[in-house]
Amino acid sequence: MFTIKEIPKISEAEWSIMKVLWEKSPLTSTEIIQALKEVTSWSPKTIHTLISRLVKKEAIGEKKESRLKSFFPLVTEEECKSTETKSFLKKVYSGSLQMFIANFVKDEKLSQNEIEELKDILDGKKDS
Amino acid sequence: MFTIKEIPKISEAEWSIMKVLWEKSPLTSTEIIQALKEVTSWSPKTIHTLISRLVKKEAIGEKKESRLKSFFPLVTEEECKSTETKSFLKKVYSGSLQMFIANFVKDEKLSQNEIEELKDILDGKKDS
DNA sequence: AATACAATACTACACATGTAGTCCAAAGTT
DNA sequence: AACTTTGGACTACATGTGTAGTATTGTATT
Repeated sequence: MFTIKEIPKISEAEWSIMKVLWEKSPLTSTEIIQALKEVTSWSPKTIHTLISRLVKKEAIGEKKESRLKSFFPLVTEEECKSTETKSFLKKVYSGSLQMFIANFVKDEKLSQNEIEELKDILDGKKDS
Repeated sequence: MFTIKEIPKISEAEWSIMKVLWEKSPLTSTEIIQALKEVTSWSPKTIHTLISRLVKKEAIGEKKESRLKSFFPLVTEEECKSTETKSFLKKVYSGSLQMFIANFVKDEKLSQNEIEELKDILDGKKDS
C-alpha cells in the first residue's frame, strides 16, 4: 500500500526555511541559521521553532548521523509551489490563470518588453 | 493631509464576503448571508463574525439608514488582488511573474490552446 | 574533572482565523 | 400584549503563526 502524501500547509516564515533546504540539503540547524542570517533577522531560537514545526508537519525530515541532526525536504518545491499556486488562484481569481494574467496585464502595467518575454516563456523559449 | 490607505490583510474566508460586496453593494447582512448560502455552508453567525472583523479592519464600511445596517467595500477589488498577488509572488516565486509563468507552463502542463489564449490576453485581445 | 557553550526539547504568549454560541432589544406575528 | 425571530454586540475556543525564552544535556575547553 502507498500512503498518499498530503502537502502540508507551509506558512510564510516556514517557506524561507524550505527555500534554504531546497537549495541544498541536508543541512544542520546551524547551517540553516547561517543561510537565513543573510535574509532575515530572526533569532536562532525562532528558526529552531520553525524547523521543529516543519518536522512535525512532515514537510522536512531529520536524521542524526553524527551528533548533529540534519534536515532535508520531504516535499518537493514543485509540489509546494503547485499547491500554493492553486490555492492562491482559487482564492483571488476563482481558480483562473487567464483571469490572473488578464488582471495583471491591466493593473500592473506590464511593459511591451515584459509582455514579449512572457510570450517567449509561454512558447517554451524560456532563456532570457 | 491625506491618510494613506493601508490594504488590510483579508483572510481566505473573508475574501468570500468581499467578493459578494464587490459584486453588489451596499448590502445588509441578511443579503450577504443569502448570497453566500449558495457558495458556502456557514452559519449566519459565522458570517456576522466575518463581517464584523472586516468592519474592524476597515476593509468594509457600514451605514445605518433604515433600521438595518448595510455594508460596502472600502477597498477595491483591484487593490486587494494586487496586494495579494504581490505577496504570493514574493513568497513563492521570489516576486517574479516570469518565474511563476515558467513554472506553471512546465508543471501544470498547459495545452497549446491555453497557451495561445494566454498570448492573446497578453496582447490585449482579451475577449475569449 | 569542572565549566562553558551550544543543540535540542519544551514552554510561552499575543494575535489571527475558522467556526460558532449567548444575550439583548427591536420588529413582526397571533 | 405576549411570543418569536433576528440583527448586532459580545464572548468562546481550538488551532496556526510569529517570535522568542527556559531547561536540559552532551560536547568542547581549560
